Amino acid sequence: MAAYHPFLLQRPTDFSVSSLLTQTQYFPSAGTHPHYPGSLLPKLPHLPGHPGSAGASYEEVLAAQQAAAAAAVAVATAGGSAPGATAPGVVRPLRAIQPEEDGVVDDPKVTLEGKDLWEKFHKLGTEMVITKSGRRMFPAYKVRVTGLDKKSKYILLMDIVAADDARYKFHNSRWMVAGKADPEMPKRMYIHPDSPSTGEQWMQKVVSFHKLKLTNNISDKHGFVSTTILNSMHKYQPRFHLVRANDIMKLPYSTFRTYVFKETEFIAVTAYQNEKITQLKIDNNPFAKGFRDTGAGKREKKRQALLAAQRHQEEAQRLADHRKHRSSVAADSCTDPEDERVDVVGTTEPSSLMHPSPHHPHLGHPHLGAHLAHPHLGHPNFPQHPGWFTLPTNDPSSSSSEQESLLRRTRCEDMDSAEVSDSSSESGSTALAKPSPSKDPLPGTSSSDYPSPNISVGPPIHPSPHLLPYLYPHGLYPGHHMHQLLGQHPPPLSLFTGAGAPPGIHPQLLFNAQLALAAHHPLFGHAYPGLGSALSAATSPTSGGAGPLLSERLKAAHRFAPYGPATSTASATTPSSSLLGTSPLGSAFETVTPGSHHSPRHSPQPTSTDSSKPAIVNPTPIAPKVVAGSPPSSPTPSSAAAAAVADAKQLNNNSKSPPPISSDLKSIEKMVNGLENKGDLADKTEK
Amino acid sequence: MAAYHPFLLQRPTDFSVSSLLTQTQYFPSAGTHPHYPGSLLPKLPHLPGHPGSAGASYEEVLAAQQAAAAAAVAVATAGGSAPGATAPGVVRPLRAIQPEEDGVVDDPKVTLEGKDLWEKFHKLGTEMVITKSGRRMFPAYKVRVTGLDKKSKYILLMDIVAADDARYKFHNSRWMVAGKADPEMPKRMYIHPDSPSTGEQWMQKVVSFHKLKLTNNISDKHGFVSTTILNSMHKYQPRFHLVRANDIMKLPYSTFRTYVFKETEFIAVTAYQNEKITQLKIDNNPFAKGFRDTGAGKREKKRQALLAAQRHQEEAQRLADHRKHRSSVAADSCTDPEDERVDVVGTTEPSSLMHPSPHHPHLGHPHLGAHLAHPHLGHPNFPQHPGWFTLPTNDPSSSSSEQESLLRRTRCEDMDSAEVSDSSSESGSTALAKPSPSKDPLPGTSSSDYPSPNISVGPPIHPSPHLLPYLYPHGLYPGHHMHQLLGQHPPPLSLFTGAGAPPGIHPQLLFNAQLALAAHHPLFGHAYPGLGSALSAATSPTSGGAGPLLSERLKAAHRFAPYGPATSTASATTPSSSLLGTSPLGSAFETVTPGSHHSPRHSPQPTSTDSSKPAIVNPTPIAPKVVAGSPPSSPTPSSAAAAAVADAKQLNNNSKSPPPISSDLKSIEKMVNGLENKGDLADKTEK
DNA sequence: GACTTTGTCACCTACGTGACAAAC
DNA sequence: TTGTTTGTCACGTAGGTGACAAAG
Repeated sequence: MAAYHPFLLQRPTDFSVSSLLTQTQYFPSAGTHPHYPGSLLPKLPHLPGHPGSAGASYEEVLAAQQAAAAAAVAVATAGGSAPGATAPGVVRPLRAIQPEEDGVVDDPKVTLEGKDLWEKFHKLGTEMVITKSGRRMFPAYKVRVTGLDKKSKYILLMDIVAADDARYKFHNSRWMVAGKADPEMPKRMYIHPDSPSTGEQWMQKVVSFHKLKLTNNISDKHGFVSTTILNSMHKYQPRFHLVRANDIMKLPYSTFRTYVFKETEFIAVTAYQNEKITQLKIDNNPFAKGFRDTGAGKREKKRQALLAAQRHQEEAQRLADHRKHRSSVAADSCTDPEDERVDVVGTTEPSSLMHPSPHHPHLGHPHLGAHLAHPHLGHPNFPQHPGWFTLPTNDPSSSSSEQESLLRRTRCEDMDSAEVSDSSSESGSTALAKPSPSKDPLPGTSSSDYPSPNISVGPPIHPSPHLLPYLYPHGLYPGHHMHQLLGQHPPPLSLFTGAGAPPGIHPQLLFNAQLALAAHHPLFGHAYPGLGSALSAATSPTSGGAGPLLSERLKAAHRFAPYGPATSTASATTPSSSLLGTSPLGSAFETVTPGSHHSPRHSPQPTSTDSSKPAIVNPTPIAPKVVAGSPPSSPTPSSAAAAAVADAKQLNNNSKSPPPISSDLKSIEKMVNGLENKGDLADKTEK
Repeated sequence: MAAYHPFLLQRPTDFSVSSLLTQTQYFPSAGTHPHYPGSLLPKLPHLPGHPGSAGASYEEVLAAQQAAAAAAVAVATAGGSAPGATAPGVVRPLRAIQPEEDGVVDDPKVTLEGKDLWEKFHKLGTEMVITKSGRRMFPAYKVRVTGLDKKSKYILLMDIVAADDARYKFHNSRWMVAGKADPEMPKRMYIHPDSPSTGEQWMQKVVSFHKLKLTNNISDKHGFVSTTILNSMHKYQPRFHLVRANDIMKLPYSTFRTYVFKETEFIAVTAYQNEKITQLKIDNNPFAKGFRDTGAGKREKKRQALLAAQRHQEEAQRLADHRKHRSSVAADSCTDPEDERVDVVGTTEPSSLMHPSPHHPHLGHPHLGAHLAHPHLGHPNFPQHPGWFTLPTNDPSSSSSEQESLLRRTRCEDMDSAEVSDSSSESGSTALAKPSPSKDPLPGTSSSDYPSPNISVGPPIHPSPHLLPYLYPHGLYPGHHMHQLLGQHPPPLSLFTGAGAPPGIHPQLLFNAQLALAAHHPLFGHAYPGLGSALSAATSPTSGGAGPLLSERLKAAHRFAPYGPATSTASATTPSSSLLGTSPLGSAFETVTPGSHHSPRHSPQPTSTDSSKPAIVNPTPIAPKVVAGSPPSSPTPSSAAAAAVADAKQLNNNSKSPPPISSDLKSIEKMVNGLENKGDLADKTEK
């Protein structure tokens, strides 16, 4: 019987990690019984169905993005029951279109939900608490997707990779680099539990990854539950991946579109360092309502009372206090209603949370975002924002001892600074349509004012090449050259991200190996030493770039934990090598350290509203199902679309090559999570 | 854009039904946003994975079933982290083996988890509260499955069908028939959210259907959330279905194995009638702890206090009481620990709950069950237990006005009366492995002492023919004859159960029609008038039996809500028509009415411990992928297995015939739920 | 009028959160 | 030490339960 595998990353469940260690009697989670950690049964609970309805149509979303009063519309789209859902006749975006194996074309647009809130946090230097049992991210990572093919199936994923190779410390009210990063644990892709779903379904609502938990628990006894292991005091960058595939089994052979929202960058901590962050969390997170300083310093009183009680540890006294508190709470409840609507960020002076910075004059201007966005695209190596805005999407902190001399680029694109009034939008829940009258922050209302859909990096057909680079650091991207020649798709992302694996591994290798190894393939999500490195090497024809240099590491324990390389793939430069390896890692972060008082904090990150549609990355599948006819020309809507269509015709064989494996999410998930690894593979994770 | 479809039955979500109507800010459910009711995105949250481990191996389960000290073992298997999980080398059961399209053979065994608790309830006449917003079943419906092919994918489902066509009333402390049943709403299959999963995964843990909710809300505004509509004061029978299929899309063409546990029968109520049931629920359901009469009549005091407070409706007074209660509660908490371990049923004298009955002398004897089981099998028409033990699995109460003269059989097999001491076993949760020290009833400990695995009806290759009959009422089972001739598989169950549809419809027809109608097929789960009845008729070559007689009903609104017939299929008699239509409905229930004081209450239901492995039903798929070589001979383990294998070789084309539809759960689920029905289909549900 | 259904309430379970003090 | 990590606690949210009274 195999031992637990600490690195398992599963889809979210209703269980708290802690519950997995105890026998809970009733109502576990979605009818699944977590007794056996090895179980990776995917849950497929239904969502409220709106039969025949197109839900939030593309037009709606688009309108929301473009309209000045977008807020209201967006809300309706995201949270309402699609009042005026304009059925099927969805207008397909005209920009770049991404052909797939099946000849279907789409032009995905991804925006970050709750961008405003994210930005507020980012300005202060977002901190995310990681705990032993796993902690959710507070601004939940949510995206709004449009431009998908309604009928095609998509798999949505996210992962969190090291943002740099530095270790930080909060000193003098600011975050500062404090040395080299510790070795990263292998990261895994977190597959959205709704995957796969049709484009129509994904577009109907905001896609939330709130179930993902962050932990620092290496010997991750609970790791099998949608948790990802991070290093405390390190900076991380969440990423979103969009894959058109109707089966998770096909993930390895599918094209990944990766989107990076710089404003979601954060530093993992075990305890908050910046009290401004703490306050911002308290003010915005409903679950922290108990800590809100509502009105006249009630919290202070409580806090003190608690202090007294806790210090003496007298049961009797504590009980007394408890009663006291309850009474006071009851009294407060009368005024609570108001509270609930006022609190959040709205209550908190944005200015008080931010520190004015000469670098970001446009911060808070909703409309500027769009304007700024384009300029950025044209200037990938935007020098102004080295710190928070440097985004070496790849995992520089790869394997423990070795600090690769990986090429990195300074990220130029950022989020727009649109400072929306309604901060309650990113309340945390996925905007449930629930009748509870007391509160409903109208998620996405004002916070996510999606400017113009054209701004950000367009995924498919060579949207401005500048954009792609920041996702694909040159040196780390295997097969890069080939794709460059083809002028279209970069290789697919590995399902594994992180530094646990040698950076030299090629995503393609990984995929190929996966193909060969079938179900119990270690490549998916884990670094399993001793697994056919030879095989992977042999099967990767397109492997190129920095890959070969690092191949040796395959012999190490991390061998099959392609995290490093995989991540690299994501951050590899675009086909147009114009931007390759321009900014070295070190420099990028020197200036960064975003303490709460640090100047770059305000980080007006010129990125227009389009931080919502940031990175794009359109990695090509392993096999060059690439497109001959689509030149990296200007992303003219019509032309791009045409090219995409042309490309589509030339595909249809690559992605379909994989053997007719079972179309089951779980099998693939096993792979992704590295389950069923025979051998000592699991041991590594215990390190 | 289609309107809501009230009958939609979705997979469970974390949301309460009510939450679907309101915008909730944070942490909705598994990252899905229920804003758009039309969304049927399946959730695939991970379960705790136990990589490479076989989890609860078959041996373990078997051992648990056979060992006298099974309790402890069962617990470990169900709730623990599989301490001594004896990996892969699972011993395959030797009895009947069920060949599938892929030639894989298996011999599923299903036992009811928490059988003891169920039996306690059953003896009193189980009542389940149904509410507008949907109420979960208290003893959660959970099963333990073994004997599956580890690598094959299975889909597990359950449904709840009318147990008879009577309406009940609780009079003089007992349930009595009070007229003819009201028309049943169409029922839908509840697909376990983990579906599809491998046999290995299913066997790793107890499969719980606790997310299913019962409602009486016809205009089911919330119906899209795993709720099923029942009639108050009517008797229902939950059923479990096991299908080997790697894709929900293939469900219609797959063989259903149906298991019925008589002890899960219940009467739907809007308010509890039998206070003994109330007390039993309170004593066993953790969520009702607040009502427990812990110690010295504290509850009475509270109740009275509440009464006073509520009657006067004085806010001040209520608050005062509130504080008072809290204090008392706090005081109790000191003694709670003990409480938690003692309460449940243990605290309640079993004898006090039961009423001695001359008919059931063996009740409470753990070992007798096994002995009694076989005798029963040989005597399908066991006359002694007409009431609670009558199990016309089909839905007699089919369409409204007509009370079919459907043939029904009195169910003979029952559960063993093993009266286990530990009542806390069926605590409700799926036995989560959680570190909470205070309580963990050790689900399955003593309550589910699985006697001998051979007793109950064996699913595959003609296990004692007597068993099958009670699942497949003769007259209602289309294609029955053909299968009889083939001597193997009865037709598949319809995905729809219930009386909304005309009983004459053949499951096969349904499936065929589904095939033709593709995705937006009304057949799945709804009664859609106006949909190709002709088609269904034309495509059902094997249609036989009572079907033709009822064909007229197809013209009615219920036409395509095959519920009636489908259900019939489940309860159709076995190929050996020896038992067909023996006991008319009426008689069966006359004696039944199991009031708390009714004699049959004790219902020693001779069924040995195998109520856990009760019904079996091994319906064949639409196409006669039947087996030529497997004669309905005695269920000799080896011979049966051999036959099964032989059969397997002859298959491989029937089930595989369906077009390569997307392997997505959602699509199929849409079908199952009747989504995407163009036309006035949805209106019916609003009735 | 008898019975059933519904809405509200108190009381729980479950768990998300940050504060804190103790532990490391 | 010093800085970080952990465990516990109070206080929220979310929702499951039966009791009850009021409404059908």
